[in-house]
Amino acid sequence: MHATTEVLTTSLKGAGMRMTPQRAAICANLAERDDHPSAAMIYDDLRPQFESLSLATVYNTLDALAKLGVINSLGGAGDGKVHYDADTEPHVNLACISCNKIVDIPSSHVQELDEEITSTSGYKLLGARVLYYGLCPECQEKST
Amino acid sequence: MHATTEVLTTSLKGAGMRMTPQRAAICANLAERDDHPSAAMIYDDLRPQFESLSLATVYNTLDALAKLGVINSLGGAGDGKVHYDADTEPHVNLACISCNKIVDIPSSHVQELDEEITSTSGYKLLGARVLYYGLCPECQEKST
DNA sequence: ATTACTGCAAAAGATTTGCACTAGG
DNA sequence: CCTAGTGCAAATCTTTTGCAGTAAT
Repeated sequence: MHATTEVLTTSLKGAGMRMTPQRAAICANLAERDDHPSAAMIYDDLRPQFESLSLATVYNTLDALAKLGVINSLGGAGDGKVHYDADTEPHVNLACISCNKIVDIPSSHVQELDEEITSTSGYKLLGARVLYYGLCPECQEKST
Repeated sequence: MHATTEVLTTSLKGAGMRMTPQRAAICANLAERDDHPSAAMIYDDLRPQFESLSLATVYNTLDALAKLGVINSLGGAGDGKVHYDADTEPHVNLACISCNKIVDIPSSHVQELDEEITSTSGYKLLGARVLYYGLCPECQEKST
């Protein structure tokens, strides 16, 4: 399930952070899109309507949200940029290393995995990153 | 299971790449260490015995091996650097965002997950990255 | 009022690239 | 021989940082 704007903003406030228009906009953007944006993608998306938004602020906010565990960092997906996922429900991300598209795949196994790690690791879990990479069907054809 | 030097070098040759002393050394290093090195870590490790080794060559080789699927790229683990794992057996990597240590955890669920994705995705899989992040027990105490 | 947050620009790193030279096959 | 691979240094690009002004609470 996708985090809502409310969940995101509430989390930030709960952590003692101030709710600025910039942060609200970033949270809203994260909540409404269903892809796996990088900091720059969010910035580009918001900049037109948001006169002076700083990329630094986007990084700052994404970082905070990820540390709170309400969004996940997927790490670089072959393109060098760090991508984020506002869907923290256990699921698999499948990335194509050729076209760099990332798709979601629901799987009961991830659910089980999640529970296993949570209960046996002794770690205080903040996020998960289950990402498979390879060539998507389209790119396989192209390279034939 | 950990890839052996032979598996790594053979893969490179199989891909039509030449076997240079540099590449052989990198493969051997990957095979013998059981942590999750970044390019720089391998470079630092090899440099002393290997007079003039270029970091660019390390990147080049790691890239090739990852593309061949004989090692996995774990992506950045909170420290900005891309880490690699020569163990391509399905398992979970658990990273501490405070001390940046990465530990391996075997899990039957990952095995199942692997099979599921392989058989249903339509993707040609090259690697997997199952990484959980959080605070390890030690770091939890420290922050108390 | 306080003091965190922002934008900007500069800094810091990691990774990539261009090029002339070297060496594997 | 021939061409891929190498080292080096410069270039690129993402992410971080320092600072002074601005605004949330």
